[in-house]
Amino acid sequence: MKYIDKLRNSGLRPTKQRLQICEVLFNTERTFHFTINELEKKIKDKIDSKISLATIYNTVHAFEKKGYLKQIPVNSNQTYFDTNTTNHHHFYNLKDGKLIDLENSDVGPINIKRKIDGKKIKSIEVLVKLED
Amino acid sequence: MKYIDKLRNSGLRPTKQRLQICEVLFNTERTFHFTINELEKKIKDKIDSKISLATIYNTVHAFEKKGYLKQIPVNSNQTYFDTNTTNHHHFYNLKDGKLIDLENSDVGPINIKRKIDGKKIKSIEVLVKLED
DNA sequence: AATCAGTTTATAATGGTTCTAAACAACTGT
DNA sequence: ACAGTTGTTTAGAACCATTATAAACTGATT
Ligand SMILES: [Mn+2]
Ligand SMILES: [Mn+2]
Ligand SMILES: [Zn+2]
Ligand SMILES: [Zn+2]
Repeated sequence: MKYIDKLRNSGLRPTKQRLQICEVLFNTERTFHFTINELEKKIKDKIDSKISLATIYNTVHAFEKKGYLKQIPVNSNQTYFDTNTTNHHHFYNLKDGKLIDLENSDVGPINIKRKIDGKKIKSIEVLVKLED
Repeated sequence: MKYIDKLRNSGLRPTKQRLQICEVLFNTERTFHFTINELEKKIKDKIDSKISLATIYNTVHAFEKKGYLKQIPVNSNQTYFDTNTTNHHHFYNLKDGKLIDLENSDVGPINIKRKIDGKKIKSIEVLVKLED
């Protein structure tokens, strides 16, 4: 019920698959980061029916376009997504490829002094790479 | 001559291909950003002989490992490299996928207050996404 | 219920990157 | 200079995350 309106209001039909993916992504204590492969595993664990990989991709991209997910820029062969769509920064643990949220109070304001003509700043993202 | 010592000192044999790639990458007025595809085109334009794609990949990765190139984390289906290996930040023009260097004086120091046990900070990179 | 538009799915295609293994080129020691 | 050794290049194949395809299906609308 909780996600039916959210989907309808976004112009997305509340299908069984999308509602199940919503449960996995948004019905959680805390936000989290994931790759499509990790999400696929999570979905398999949480539900008994099967959702095709194509649908997982379609849904993640639909949710990203609607602003319910965002991509995190990291150097990897896989795309990282975040269910935390607020402006925030990240630690990136090179050892295991895991992201950790930095609270804004952990970083302090980023002041970009330079401007590019005819361009607006869409986002400012800090990535702090961690090694042992 | 200029790059022969650089390569030898790095434990890399100064082959014809590596020297040619050095010319394209490092014998320039300014540093620049590139994808492998763009580098391949640049090499084709600058030299008449052909260098195989595998060698371009091998060389770029060898140079990256030696610290003569670095990867820039962006959300893209291609890996972005930078011949500017100093600590600096970037604008990323979403329209055309081009990176622009931000001088450190354009950003001001980034102060990461939080620490992760047993981990060292390897790098801090700011990506400023630009839209129209 | 009939229709329409949107969605799911299995599967194929795409494309950047990496692997393979054979040919080749640079170094070393003599 | 030569032979032996090791590192490098190469064409092509393999890999694999992602996207495209198009037929079956489902939800919304009348
Ligand atoms: Mn990569
Ligand atoms: Mn991608
Ligand atoms: Zn996050
Ligand atoms: Zn740069």
